[in-house]
Amino acid sequence: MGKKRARNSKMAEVAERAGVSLSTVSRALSGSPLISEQTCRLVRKAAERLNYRVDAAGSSLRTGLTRTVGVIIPLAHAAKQNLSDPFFLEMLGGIADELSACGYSLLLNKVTEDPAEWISTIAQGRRADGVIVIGQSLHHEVLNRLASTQFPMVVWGALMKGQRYVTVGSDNEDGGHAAAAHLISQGCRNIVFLGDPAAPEVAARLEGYARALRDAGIDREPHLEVAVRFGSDTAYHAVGSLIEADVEFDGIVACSDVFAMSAIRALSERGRSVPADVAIVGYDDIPFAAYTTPPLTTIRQNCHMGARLLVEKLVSAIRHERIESAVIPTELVVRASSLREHYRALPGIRGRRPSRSTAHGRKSSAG
Amino acid sequence: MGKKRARNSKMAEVAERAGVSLSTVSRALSGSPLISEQTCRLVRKAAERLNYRVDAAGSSLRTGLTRTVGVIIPLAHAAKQNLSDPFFLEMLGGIADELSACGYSLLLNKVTEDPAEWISTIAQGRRADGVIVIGQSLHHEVLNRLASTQFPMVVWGALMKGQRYVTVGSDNEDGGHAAAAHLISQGCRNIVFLGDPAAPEVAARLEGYARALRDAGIDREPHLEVAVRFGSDTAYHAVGSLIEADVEFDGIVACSDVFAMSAIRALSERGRSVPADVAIVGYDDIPFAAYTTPPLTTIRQNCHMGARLLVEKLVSAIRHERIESAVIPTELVVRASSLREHYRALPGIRGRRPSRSTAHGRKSSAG
DNA sequence: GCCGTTACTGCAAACGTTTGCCATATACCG
DNA sequence: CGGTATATGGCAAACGTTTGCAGTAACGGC
Repeated sequence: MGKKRARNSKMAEVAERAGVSLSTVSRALSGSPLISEQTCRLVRKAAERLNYRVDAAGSSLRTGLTRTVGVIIPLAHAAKQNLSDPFFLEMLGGIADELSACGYSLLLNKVTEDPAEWISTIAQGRRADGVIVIGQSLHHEVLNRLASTQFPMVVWGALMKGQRYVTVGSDNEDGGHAAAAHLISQGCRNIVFLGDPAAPEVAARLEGYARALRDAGIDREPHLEVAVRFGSDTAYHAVGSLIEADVEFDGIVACSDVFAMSAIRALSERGRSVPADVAIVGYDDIPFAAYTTPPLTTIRQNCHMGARLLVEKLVSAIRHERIESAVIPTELVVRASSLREHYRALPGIRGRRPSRSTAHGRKSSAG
Repeated sequence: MGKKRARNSKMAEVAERAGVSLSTVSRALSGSPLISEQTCRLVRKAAERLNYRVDAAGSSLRTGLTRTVGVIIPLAHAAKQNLSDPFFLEMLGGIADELSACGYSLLLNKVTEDPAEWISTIAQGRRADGVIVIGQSLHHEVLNRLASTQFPMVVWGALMKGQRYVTVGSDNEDGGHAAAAHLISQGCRNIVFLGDPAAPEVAARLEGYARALRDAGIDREPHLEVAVRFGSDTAYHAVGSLIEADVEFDGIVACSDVFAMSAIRALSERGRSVPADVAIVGYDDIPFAAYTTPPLTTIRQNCHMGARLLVEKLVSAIRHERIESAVIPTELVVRASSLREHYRALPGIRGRRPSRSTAHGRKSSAG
């Protein structure tokens, strides 16, 4: 029979094949309750046989939804910093999993410039139904301004006073405190803080660090607080400089495990032993942290939970539900890099003679 | 004047604002030569003032193009293996950069199941103009079948006989050869190969390894070729098992730096020294490779060039140009983990006493 | 001053879906 | 057996863009 071939979309083909109308196909495939179970099966079968998938553009145009979420990774404006920190990548992987579990696709944007520009492009161009920003980094102001656009957005980062966007993040203040307190309990008195407090996450950790010192009656020493930027190998050089400048220190709170690893390298190349001479606590608990020499004591961020919450909240926001920021607790994971007392006795940590300092020389500096 | 408000899209608003017709706006924004410079500027200014971006769905529906590329990371079907290997991630970062340089967005798909399903979804659903598959892994057959769909696709991986899809990859055979030959030149005779040759990339490296042995007149020993899968910590356990089974070996060719690091850990926990007892060569040259203890000798894959070629070729394919596979040379990067003779003399590598074996005991096994 | 040419601009159709509303078929009740 | 309620399917409009074609203004040449 002379079917109207005007509608010559592939969906029409499916309809013909199934012997039903085009609208029935649409409803059947989207699981509308208007369509009987039987018809639905029929349509699905026809669609499968033709290897048919609903055209994203058409659907998106009509419904105004993309079933896609933009993930924005703002890189420190520094040059060609590659997706460098494994922590971000674990987070990215987690987000990818959670999104696909919710039926969303992931539009990845690695952004070196102003993220506002990108979010605008995504939002105005309707490329995604919402965005997740991994790391507020130095963009707090921009994000705050963006919040007023009402475009669904969730940010991985620190909770800040007067912020108008929603964040999910770990308890940075507490993490910083735990790291410093742990080192103090190991007998450290001169503790370096490695991280750039221009980033809110880091600022909070620095506060926690300061609180721990205060609690222990230790004075903050500005020259021990080193503003290390992400990227390249600044942490390595920063620690090297400290040593060369004969600054006395016996502990390091590093704001990422990567920083901690750089610090270890800088120290051991100059004959300082970790943890005998300098105890170190990292941050994140990236997969490698357990496998460095010595294994890294670190503040674990619950990446999996973070990813789940980010996605959950964003999806809620897309559904026009009201959402609120969340703070995830951190956890101190003690490995060898901070254990000054027992490091020789522990199983699984062998070799590496304590260098110059004596075996009990852990209080060689300070105090 | 009673403008027809039938067309009430945002683009119409821009048109009104600029005092021109809707089609002129479209042309101006897409840089059509039909529009005068002056009008073009006018339109752009109006668009900017209204913070207007072309709607992706509408544009895509009309043109059939998405300006988006799907990137598929097939994970070994193993369970929840997270985006684990830094090498893949560096590659991903590189691809992201190259794509955005070409004006393409990146749709990320982390896939645990059959990638064919996903590619179908992307292709049939018109979600992207083409796909890049990172790592053919165990999916050679599937990819081959997909090639016939003519959907633009480029795969990072090994060149295989009779393959119908296009790959970009490094010279795995040569890399495997270089690794093994280097170890042989260091006096190794019993060289373990760590990697699952079910993956074509690995199979080629194994061939190169075998050729190096042959050239040196060494027989292949099947029990030294250990099929280690990616994910979890199989490499660590595999090496542990070898030691416990009293298998004699003095070198390891690992198919990734992560494997190599696991191997080092397994060895040193059991009192074997690297490189004195066992020399190790990794693969990839991930950023961490230089910073392990000892620093890793490895086969560098030129990730940056790989990303560039993948994107270049895919974009060509999208333009219906004919494309061909490419092979990128690898490079042996010698660090300490393989230097049995000189390891004590080298700067920057200190401490770690050679364990039981004598300092010159590198020929302790085999004959 | 009129016509031919050039250089823009505007109209309207089409891309593939979804969905409100109406039409039809079926079943059930009286 | 007729009428009504119910369940299901179909029609057509609308989403925002691009682009072939046609129309118009400007301009110069004769």
